[in-house]
Amino acid sequence: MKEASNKFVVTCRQCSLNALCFPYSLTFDEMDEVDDVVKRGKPLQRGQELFTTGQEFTSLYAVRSGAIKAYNIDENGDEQVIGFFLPGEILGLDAIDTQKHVSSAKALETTAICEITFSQVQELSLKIRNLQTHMYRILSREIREDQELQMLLGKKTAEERIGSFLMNLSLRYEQRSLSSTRFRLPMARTDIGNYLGLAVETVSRVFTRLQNSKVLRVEGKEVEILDRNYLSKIANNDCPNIQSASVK
Amino acid sequence: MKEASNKFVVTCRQCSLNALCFPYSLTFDEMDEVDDVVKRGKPLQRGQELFTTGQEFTSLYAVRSGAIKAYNIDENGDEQVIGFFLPGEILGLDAIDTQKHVSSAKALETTAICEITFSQVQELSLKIRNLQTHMYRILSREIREDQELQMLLGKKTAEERIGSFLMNLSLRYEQRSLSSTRFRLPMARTDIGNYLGLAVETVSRVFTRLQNSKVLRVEGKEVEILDRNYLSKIANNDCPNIQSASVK
DNA sequence: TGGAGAATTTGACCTGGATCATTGTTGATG
DNA sequence: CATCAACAATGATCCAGGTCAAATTCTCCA
Repeated sequence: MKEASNKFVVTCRQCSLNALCFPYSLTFDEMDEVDDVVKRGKPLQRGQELFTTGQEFTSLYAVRSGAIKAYNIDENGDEQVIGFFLPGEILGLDAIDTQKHVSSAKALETTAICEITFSQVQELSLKIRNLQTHMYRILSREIREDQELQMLLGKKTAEERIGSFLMNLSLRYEQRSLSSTRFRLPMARTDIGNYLGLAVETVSRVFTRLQNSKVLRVEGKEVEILDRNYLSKIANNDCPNIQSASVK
Repeated sequence: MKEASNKFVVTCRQCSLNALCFPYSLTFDEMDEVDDVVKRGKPLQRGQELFTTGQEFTSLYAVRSGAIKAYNIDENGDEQVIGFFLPGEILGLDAIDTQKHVSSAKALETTAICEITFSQVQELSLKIRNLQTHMYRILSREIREDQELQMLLGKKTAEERIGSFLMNLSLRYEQRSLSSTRFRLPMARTDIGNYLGLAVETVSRVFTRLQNSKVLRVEGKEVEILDRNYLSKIANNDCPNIQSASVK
């Protein structure tokens, strides 16, 4: 059995996130093969960039702890937030086609990352059928989730957007065996607004409104969901079976 | 050399779209292997559905001719258009993860389709390295394009959305060796509005406005782009290098 | 521990695009 | 080729959420 060479380094096999991350549905032996090509650098500090637009694409990245914001800068210099990545989630998938990063990624807090060279993913996934299957699924899931966001941005009101956003985070924390009703938002209000296509002020106002109607308790970045039913109701104006599919 | 068994059936090798479609960057022999597992049914009539939400996922589909609209119905019964697919483009990618279709697809006009069972894609892509690479790229491109749409929906004004939409179609027609300045919109105004997060009326108004300012000539579904510069300018509030990457 | 700058909240006001209503157009079908 | 239903255009009105301004609260160093 493979051991970590350094007792502070966690192997894929030992990692609590392996069911969410690359090694999903691999055998222990296969997991060790993946493990061999995973690089674990020192953690990123808050605000530090993992990669930026235009940079050559070589690797995919998995978040081990912390949180990452993916974004784009348009030619007016405005930022557009594309997504947030939590532990076990994988970044860089949008660059496989162009071989250049088409977005930037920055740590929202101290964040540990696993890096895996894409050419090694390609090699391994020719050999390990389960890895290929899993890669297809990861990519497909990303597409599905992006489409859900499109529905949100195309149709929903400010309150529905915030509701969907919070429900989405809640479900993701739940998958990670964290509280689904009390958590800390790793991103600023500006980022939330930007991501959801709303002004910061609107985000603030919706938060206070939801707080007044006893749906939430908000204290800075700490959020407690008091009425998950209501939140789920305003969130689920999208296709219901998508929702149930993403609940484990 | 492989021949079509029926002279009316076009093999991948003969297909003018093969550079855009599954067989991209395959050798002729590899192309024939793909060809063997491609099913070519009879064309869909306008309005006919290729698959619907909830249906079991078995295959990916490539458009051979015509056009397909992908959409979702939310629980209020409202439609949300997710995308439009032109010849050479591939549908069904969003269902790989869940193994159920999470959207529906319907022909906007008489449309010929190639079907390829996903399990056969998986098998073949273990054997044919180029096919695996290409599948990763197709999936990645879809993610990138969805993210571009997110930027559009999150930030842009009505005019910018229509401009981006038309430029995007223009580039796609160009790739297919069709005119990039004169083409027929296969979809209704309602679909355009729905896709772009705008009311139909707004789509109409922007069309007439752009017509008055000599940027377009619109006649029903026929569009002529008169001032491609202007269109490209209002469209490109997104990251410029994405644009250049998608131009061949 | 203080204090500067950033982030957040709140209020007042305004506008782009939604909605509603009506009319004109088109194209499919008997 | 007349008819009807879906589609498209245009005008009038309205409002959700944007923008601007200002007050308040965090946060993180020195």
